[in-house]
Amino acid sequence: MPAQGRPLRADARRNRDQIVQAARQAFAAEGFGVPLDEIARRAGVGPGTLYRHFPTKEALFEAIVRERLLLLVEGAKAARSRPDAAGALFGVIEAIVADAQAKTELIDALTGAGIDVQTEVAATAAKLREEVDALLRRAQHEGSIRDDVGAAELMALIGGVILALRGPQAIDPARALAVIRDGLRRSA
Amino acid sequence: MPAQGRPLRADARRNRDQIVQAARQAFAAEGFGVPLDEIARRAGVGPGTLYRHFPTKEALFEAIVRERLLLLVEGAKAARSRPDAAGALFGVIEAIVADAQAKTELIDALTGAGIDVQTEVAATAAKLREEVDALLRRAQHEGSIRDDVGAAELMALIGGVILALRGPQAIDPARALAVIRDGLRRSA
DNA sequence: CCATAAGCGGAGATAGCGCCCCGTTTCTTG
DNA sequence: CAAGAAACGGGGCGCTATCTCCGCTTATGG
Repeated sequence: MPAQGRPLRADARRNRDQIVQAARQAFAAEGFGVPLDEIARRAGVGPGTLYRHFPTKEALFEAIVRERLLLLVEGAKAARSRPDAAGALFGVIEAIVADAQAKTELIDALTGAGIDVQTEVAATAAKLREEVDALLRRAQHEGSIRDDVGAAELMALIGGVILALRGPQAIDPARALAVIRDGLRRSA
Repeated sequence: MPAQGRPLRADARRNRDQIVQAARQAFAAEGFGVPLDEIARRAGVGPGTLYRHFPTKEALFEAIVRERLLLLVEGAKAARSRPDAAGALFGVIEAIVADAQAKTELIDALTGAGIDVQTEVAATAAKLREEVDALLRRAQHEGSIRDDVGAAELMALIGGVILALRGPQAIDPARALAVIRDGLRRSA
């Protein structure tokens, strides 16, 4: 991304879009592990072209994942205005899981599998965690959620559900989330 | 392992033990990702020696992980005789988490990160899941645990906690397990 | 102590993947 | 339409990690 020095040439723009789209599909299906050449092949371009647009693999990964994470952050921010804090929290949680169910990339992004943790992705993931944290605290203040849990623990549990979706052992995410929901309720 | 054709020579036995011990530490510290050469270096032997004893990396990984998994299976079997089914179940869960906290290998083994799924490890992991399943069913029959959850969902949640222990975001496993525990209770 | 063979160990073959280069093609502009 | 620049594409380098081969060492049994 050369700081928008000049509008890209027509075919360049087209190729870039094809790369992004192919990468979206490839990352969604296989996660961070897909070879760059495979993405280039699917996009119908050469590896060199891919490299020109995205100097490193992580740059490409970031471009794809950040936008998806930001959508989730957006949704979480919107949920803040919902009257019932607990409902808002669970709505966001379900949205995250639903998104990850179709898009494997998020699993790698949230668990940090094979990615250098210094990247921008980590920061965006942290932002999501912060939003969840805000929702959680509000629900705790409201009194409907137990106080002795933090966003880190909650994200860990969600991460387990997300990860298991890819595993060989089929699970029912709704049931796993039901356990989390009931476990979060104030014990009385 | 040539089917115990003849007892190994003294130094061979010694080297093998050193390799196993080094591998135990290395896998526990780093997980499946450690280079074989690193293990060989720690053991004070050459890569060739390592390969003679364990023809492939997964063979070595199996040798280490299986024994640890079998210990957990053993513990789970023993828990069957405990009078309170729910207590037995949570005892086993805590044992698994505690074990994984110190031994990263188990994370990879249970989540199947980077390992060919056909291996013997997967079978042993499944065995552990079956034991958990038995304990879970007994507790459900006893009436103290909700019926609409399977071992797969439970293992997913546990997996999330285990995995988060390694992540950059520090979590309190006890609190996460508390959520699981309360979430599993029969809703009334 | 000597002969034998089991075992050692490390250099390197092999493979996969990220990253780079440069001759060629294709778009733009006067 | 022609000249220049921008972008293409794929062959290739280098790194890393697993696995193999072979000349040397060392334990063992008479």
